[in-house]
Amino acid sequence: MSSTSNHKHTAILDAAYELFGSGGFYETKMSEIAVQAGIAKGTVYLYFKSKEELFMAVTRRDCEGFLQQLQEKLKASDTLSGKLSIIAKHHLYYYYERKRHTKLFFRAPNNNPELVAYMTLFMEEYMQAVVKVLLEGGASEPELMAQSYIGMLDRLKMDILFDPSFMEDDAYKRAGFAAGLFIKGAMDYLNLGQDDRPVE
Amino acid sequence: MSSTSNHKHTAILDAAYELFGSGGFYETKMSEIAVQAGIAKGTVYLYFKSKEELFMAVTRRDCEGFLQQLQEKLKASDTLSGKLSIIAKHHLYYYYERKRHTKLFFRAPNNNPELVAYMTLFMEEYMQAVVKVLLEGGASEPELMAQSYIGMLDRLKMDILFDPSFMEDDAYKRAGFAAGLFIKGAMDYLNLGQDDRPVE
Amino acid sequence: MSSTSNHKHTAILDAAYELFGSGGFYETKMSEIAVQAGIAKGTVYLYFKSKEELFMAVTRRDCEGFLQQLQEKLKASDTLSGKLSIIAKHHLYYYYERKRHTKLFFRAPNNNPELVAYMTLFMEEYMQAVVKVLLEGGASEPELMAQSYIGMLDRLKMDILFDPSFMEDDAYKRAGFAAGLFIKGAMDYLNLGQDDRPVE
Amino acid sequence: MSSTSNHKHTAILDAAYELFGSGGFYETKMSEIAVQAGIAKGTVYLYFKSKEELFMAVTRRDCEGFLQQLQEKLKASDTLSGKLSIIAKHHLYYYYERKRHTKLFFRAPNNNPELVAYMTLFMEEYMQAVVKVLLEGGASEPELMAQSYIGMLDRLKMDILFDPSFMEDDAYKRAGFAAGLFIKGAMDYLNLGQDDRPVE
DNA sequence: AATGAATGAGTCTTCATTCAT
DNA sequence: AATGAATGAAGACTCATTCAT
Repeated sequence: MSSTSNHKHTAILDAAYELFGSGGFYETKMSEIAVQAGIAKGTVYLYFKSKEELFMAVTRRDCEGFLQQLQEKLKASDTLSGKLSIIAKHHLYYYYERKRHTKLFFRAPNNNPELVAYMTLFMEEYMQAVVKVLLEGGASEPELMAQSYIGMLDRLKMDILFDPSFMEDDAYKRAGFAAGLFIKGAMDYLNLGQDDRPVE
Repeated sequence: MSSTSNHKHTAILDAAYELFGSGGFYETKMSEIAVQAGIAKGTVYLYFKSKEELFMAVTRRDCEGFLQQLQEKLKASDTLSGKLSIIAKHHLYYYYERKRHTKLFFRAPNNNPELVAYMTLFMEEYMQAVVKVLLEGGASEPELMAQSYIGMLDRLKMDILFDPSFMEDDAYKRAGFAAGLFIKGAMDYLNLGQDDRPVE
Repeated sequence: MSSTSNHKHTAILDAAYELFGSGGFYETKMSEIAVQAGIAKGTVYLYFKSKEELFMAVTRRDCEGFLQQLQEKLKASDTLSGKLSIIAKHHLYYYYERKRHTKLFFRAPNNNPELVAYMTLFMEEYMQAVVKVLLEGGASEPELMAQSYIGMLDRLKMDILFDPSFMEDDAYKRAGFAAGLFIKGAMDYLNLGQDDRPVE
Repeated sequence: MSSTSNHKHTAILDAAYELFGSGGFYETKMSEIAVQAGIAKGTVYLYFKSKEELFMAVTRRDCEGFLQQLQEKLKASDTLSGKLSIIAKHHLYYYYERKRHTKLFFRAPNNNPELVAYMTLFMEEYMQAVVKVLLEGGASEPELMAQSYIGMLDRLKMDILFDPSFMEDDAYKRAGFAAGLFIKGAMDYLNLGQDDRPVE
């Protein structure tokens, strides 16, 4: 019974993940989620009180999985650059894995303070995980740096999502590039004169 | 007549920009836009065929303004680092100015291929503008670098949007930080041993 | 325009009166009311915010009409018994007139405090109208007497509603009977011994 | 088994009486009745074919109890006025006891002909019980008189239902008043001149 | 060109009822 | 007999769009 219950619960979350992810919140009908999950419309409401609550649950599961896996993977390295590399690989591979399920990352209902609060929390936690790594390297401005790194990765993932020919290996190459660029800076990729320095 | 027509056209775009931007596509009603524009509901349809088309027009006007202003500003510097700094300042200041219109960029209708195509085009153009700057510096992998830089900036803008206490000056400081980090890399902010280098 | 507007407003109230009255609140669909009023479903919501509000409006209109007409008619007599007779005739004739429209008098949504409050107010006003008449006759216990009279009339109306063969004249005869019974008591209709008196 | 069966049957009726009575037919969910009865939802359907049938059964049990108790109590008096007094006391006390179940009698499903038929039958039986008493007193128009008396009582019960401060004694006082008014008429409570008589 | 009253397709959600266990 | 998970029909309400004026 518990396993049946869990099974349907999971099936609904999976269906909702797929449909919300590729279609967005408003474009996805509860009836479609039910069909996708292979159950009746009313059954969805036995497991989730409303469409918004279901969306929250999907988001939460995804974000938590992302953070948990990251923490796990970070244990594999002791160096700063190793850890930054792991973060990059994780970020890009995570979306690579989900490219078929989630083309457009979530278009959420606005005006839902609970969801906004959760997303803020998630970003904060993700950022703190990166901050922690950076602090071990003795970084000043670790929060700005963490934001920057995450931003880089988040943009670099886009092609992965939209380009069907993107392969796993390409994802890892991008990760390497991102880590390298972040640490060594653009100068290594450029021909800059000694004094060509950014001015504030 | 033409000026009257233009006037209403602009009033609708302004109203839609304000409301779509702060409320999102689905949350904004055509009737609200009409009220905000000071005209009747039916009149909106004399200027824009549908809600989606109006959203497209709003997006287009905004993105074009973004790119045009960027091109204009880039003329002010001849050095790579100067131009990168301009890009950063532009990106962050642009959002700073538009704090209240946050949501326009995330909360679009999804299943509209035309909009997706346009956003892709915009991103491509923005990226090419950055690529051009980087190529002048002799960059290898200019597209990846451009994406990374834009990603950094896009993430660093977030606090600007959500933190009401963020001031213009803070935006410029962030821009300086971003340009510096991008060019010189994280090492300048860290205490790394000689051999602590990222592994691909 | 105003007359058009009023026309639809009235048409909806009429339709709702008919359908709520004969079918009850829950049994009546908003779509049916729209069809009966000869308009589209959505139009009902231009005039009434919700089904409950429409029900309230129907109830209010009916009750107010009932009380206004009563006040008007009461002016026609100066004696107590004349006024009681008018009350009886009004009560019974009112339902006689509406028998085709309103077989089952309103089955209201429960748990609607606003409606309960209004119905209480209506009953209070109706009762006070009767109380006033009784006080002019120097009655002691006028409220209990008013309640009793109204109760009598309300029960005597039932056959009028359900018996299709009931005619206008029958309604007036009943009214006369009710007034007589109320004033002179049952004794006139009975063969009671001198000492057969109710014991408290 | 039969006793178990009977036990559940009764438990469901009790639960339904409580909930239908205080909440109304539509507002009460079968699942709530099951919870209140301490059984599973599906079990209700082993004893009652449908929600409407259950409502019928509740109504029937209540009405039958009302009539049986009345018949029983009427044996206690041999005089007309004694019996009318008993009827009044019974009617008012019955509702006094059931204060919490107010709504059962007004909030029935409408379009159920079976229920309408039963309620008509009940009213007929109640009326005939009163008619029989009146006929023993030699009444003319006994049915109209019975209706009137019942109507009086039914209205006088209202305050009992809605006024929480109403006590058992108050109910009995009202009963005495009602019986007195019905028999002796309003004249005893008024200052009417000899010729102030109702005009038909 | 401008209006805004009218439309009706579209979707979430509820809950009586069923049936496999 | 008892359960309660699952069903799906049904209906209130919204809002983009139209069109008579």
